[in-house]
Amino acid sequence: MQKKLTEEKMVEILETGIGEFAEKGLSRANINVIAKKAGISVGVLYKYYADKEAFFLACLKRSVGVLEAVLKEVVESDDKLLVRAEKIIRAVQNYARTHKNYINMYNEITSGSSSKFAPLLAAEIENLTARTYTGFIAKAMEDGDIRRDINPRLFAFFFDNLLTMLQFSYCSDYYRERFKVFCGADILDEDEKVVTELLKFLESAFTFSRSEIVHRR
Amino acid sequence: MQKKLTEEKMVEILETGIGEFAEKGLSRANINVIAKKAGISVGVLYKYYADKEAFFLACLKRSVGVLEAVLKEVVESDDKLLVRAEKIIRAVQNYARTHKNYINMYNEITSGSSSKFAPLLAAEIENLTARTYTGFIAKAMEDGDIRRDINPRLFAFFFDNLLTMLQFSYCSDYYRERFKVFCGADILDEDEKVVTELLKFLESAFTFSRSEIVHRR
Amino acid sequence: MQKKLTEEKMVEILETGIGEFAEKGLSRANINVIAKKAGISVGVLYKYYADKEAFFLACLKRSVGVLEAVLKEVVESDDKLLVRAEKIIRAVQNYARTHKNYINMYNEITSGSSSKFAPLLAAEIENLTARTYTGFIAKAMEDGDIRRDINPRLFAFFFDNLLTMLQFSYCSDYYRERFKVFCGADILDEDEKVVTELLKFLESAFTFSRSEIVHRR
Amino acid sequence: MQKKLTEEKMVEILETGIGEFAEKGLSRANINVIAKKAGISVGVLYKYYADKEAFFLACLKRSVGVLEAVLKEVVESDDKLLVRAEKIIRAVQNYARTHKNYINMYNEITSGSSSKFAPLLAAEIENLTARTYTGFIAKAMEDGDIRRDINPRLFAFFFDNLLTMLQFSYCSDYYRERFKVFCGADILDEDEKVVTELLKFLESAFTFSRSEIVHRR
DNA sequence: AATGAATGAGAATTCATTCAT
DNA sequence: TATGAATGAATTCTCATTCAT
Repeated sequence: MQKKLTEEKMVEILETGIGEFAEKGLSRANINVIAKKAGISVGVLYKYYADKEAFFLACLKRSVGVLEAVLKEVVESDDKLLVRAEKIIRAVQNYARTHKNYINMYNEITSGSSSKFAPLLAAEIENLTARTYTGFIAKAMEDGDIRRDINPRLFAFFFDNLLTMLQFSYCSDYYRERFKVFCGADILDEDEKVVTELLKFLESAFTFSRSEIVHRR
Repeated sequence: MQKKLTEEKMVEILETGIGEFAEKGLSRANINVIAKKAGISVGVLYKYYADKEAFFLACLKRSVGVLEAVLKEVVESDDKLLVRAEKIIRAVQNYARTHKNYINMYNEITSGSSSKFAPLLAAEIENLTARTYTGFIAKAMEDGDIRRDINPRLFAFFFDNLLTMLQFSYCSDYYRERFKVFCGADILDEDEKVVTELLKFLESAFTFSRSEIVHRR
Repeated sequence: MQKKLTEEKMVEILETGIGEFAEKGLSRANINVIAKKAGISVGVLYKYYADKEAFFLACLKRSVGVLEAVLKEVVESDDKLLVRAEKIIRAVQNYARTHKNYINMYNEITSGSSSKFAPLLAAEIENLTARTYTGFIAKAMEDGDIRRDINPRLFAFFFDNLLTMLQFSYCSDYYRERFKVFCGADILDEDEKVVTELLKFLESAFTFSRSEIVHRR
Repeated sequence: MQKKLTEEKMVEILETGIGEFAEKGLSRANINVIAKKAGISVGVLYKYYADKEAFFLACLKRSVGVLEAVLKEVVESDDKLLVRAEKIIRAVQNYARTHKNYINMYNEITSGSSSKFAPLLAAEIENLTARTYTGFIAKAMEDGDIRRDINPRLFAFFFDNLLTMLQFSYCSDYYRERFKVFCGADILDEDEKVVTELLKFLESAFTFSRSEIVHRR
């Protein structure tokens, strides 16, 4: 018997859930095991969450929430695009190192297995990022820091894609290995190199001669 | 009783498996259901594959194999980098439309839940792509089509990341929704726009003034 | 749902298991059937016992435990060897009548099919009996009740063999029939006769002339 | 495709079956595995034997048949009881060493698991032995080699019990261990000692003073 | 309100038996 | 006639969920 669950206890429960879901995925994670690890009875868990799925979503919300908080902080400066980009990349590296579970949790819902609530979540989760990045890029276009013939939403999308994959590349077993296959066995210890090269990629991915570009169409 | 399984039947079984695994993931997919859908008995399935996991891997191998074949075809030309990039992007769009399951299957293993064989698979699956892209970029550097102060392996990595996310964005429920959030509700019908903008992004992601770049370090 | 399993319920479960295992053997006995017969769900069974094998061993331990308790009681007297032997024989007859399942359970592990844990169990189960009987016989040798040129351990072994087979002869379907083949259709109702003859056998199995024995070596 | 099964092939099949049944028991032995090991198709097996059970019985018959043949040979001499006993004991030791499978096969049916046909088999299998031993003992009584106040059938029974347990003690995993527990770790290599002591046991198991015996009743 | 034991439907896997070739 | 691939019922074991205490 325990008194009403404290705020901290709730957090502990969610963190335990995140750990299990990140490691095993939704279906292989075990509610009874989570409850035991969190030091509560399954009963309470079911008092607060209707079923496994609801609990999973709560865990997901928490991990995404923390992620957004981190992003927001980085974003609130008023730097030039490239400086912002660098800050974000470093934040992503740092976050990936410290919050592996959160990222794997996020990765988990993107796979087909959780398709049921995936679409609804996407809107909720991605909106802030999409808006933020698109805003940055639009601003940079206005400021003349960036060419004007582009679609800021798509550029924001590509930018976020690069960051998303970078996160996964530090966290998921598969993507970590893939990272090494592409960039060498030591890449996971060469954060600075990754920052530098990704910034170069963003600066001018493939620097084609203007003429060539004109020709192309 | 039925006659010996034909080659086509074997393929049908794998395709059924790919469909189920892509939709439900490894743990939620049901072997008995797969067998029923494929019109065979569980028995045969276990005659050909030691267990669920082995069958899953066989399905995965098949989907990856087809994917590689598509890539190889695109790659065998001797175009300039940008032309190649365009061909690949279009191939990816096309492939994503016709082989949703294969891509979702691939997405499934990248999530933490299948971590057991993920590391081994990464090496097997990504090697060809990694080498191919890295080769392209190195060649382009030699040819003077691209700036020379970059790391071709990392550039290949970023390039493949963009393509990977693009694939997912056409196939997974979650990523499709995210795609729309970022790029507008109609984006899934605007393939040409996606090609154009991604090529622009690759050409010069963020065209910073040279001076700014010089300043940065 | 039911209340927590009582001590008696636990015993009932074990007894049900013993019944099934005794009748069908380890592999043919069905866990679901046992659970149903015991009036519990499979779930509880698996809560208390890791798997079928573990449950089987628990059943075995129980039946052996009860058997040992019976033996211990008989053995605590301080009679002459023959008197003890008689008491033990009668106890065996009595026990076989009331605990058929326990004996068949024991018989089950001695067959090759359960070989996996058989060796470990043998040490655990037989030690007490072996020591007890060997002690008896050694004591009788000291007391001059028995010839001194024998090996007490082997004599204890032969003695226990006779008792073991006697038990089986009252319990197992096969051995019961064999008993009748050897000793007549009514032998199962002639306990007194069995006691008398077995005691005679022990007294002097084949009374060879001394001279003959001397000759033999 | 093969021509009609030869006599040798039939024997090979049975021997393979005996090996598997001896090792795994009736229910855990696998017909498909047996067929493969014997180098035939399951089809033929089912051509010759109605079902698994029928095949099991055929295997059993064969192993018992061989056993009887061995016994018969030993028995056909016209020695004194004790000499015969010694010959039989040695034959049993020898047979146990060379035909472990046959004995374990026999042991298998005596456990409750095969109860269905056990009773019928007992009559068939044990009759010869029972008669033979009983005959011996009756003869020895007539000849005055043995006391006259005994029941020859029961004595034959006890004698066979000792031999049966001796066989098991060389063959079954469990009984082998039990043998060591009773008689020491090296007992399996001390055949001569076993012969000697068992003969002593038969000669005069517990040599009680006549007076004591008289008193007892 | 909290507990956690009990529930039992559900899923993976095995293997005796059939029967088209 | 022999083959051995296919069948699918049966069995073990898991775990989300319930509810008596």
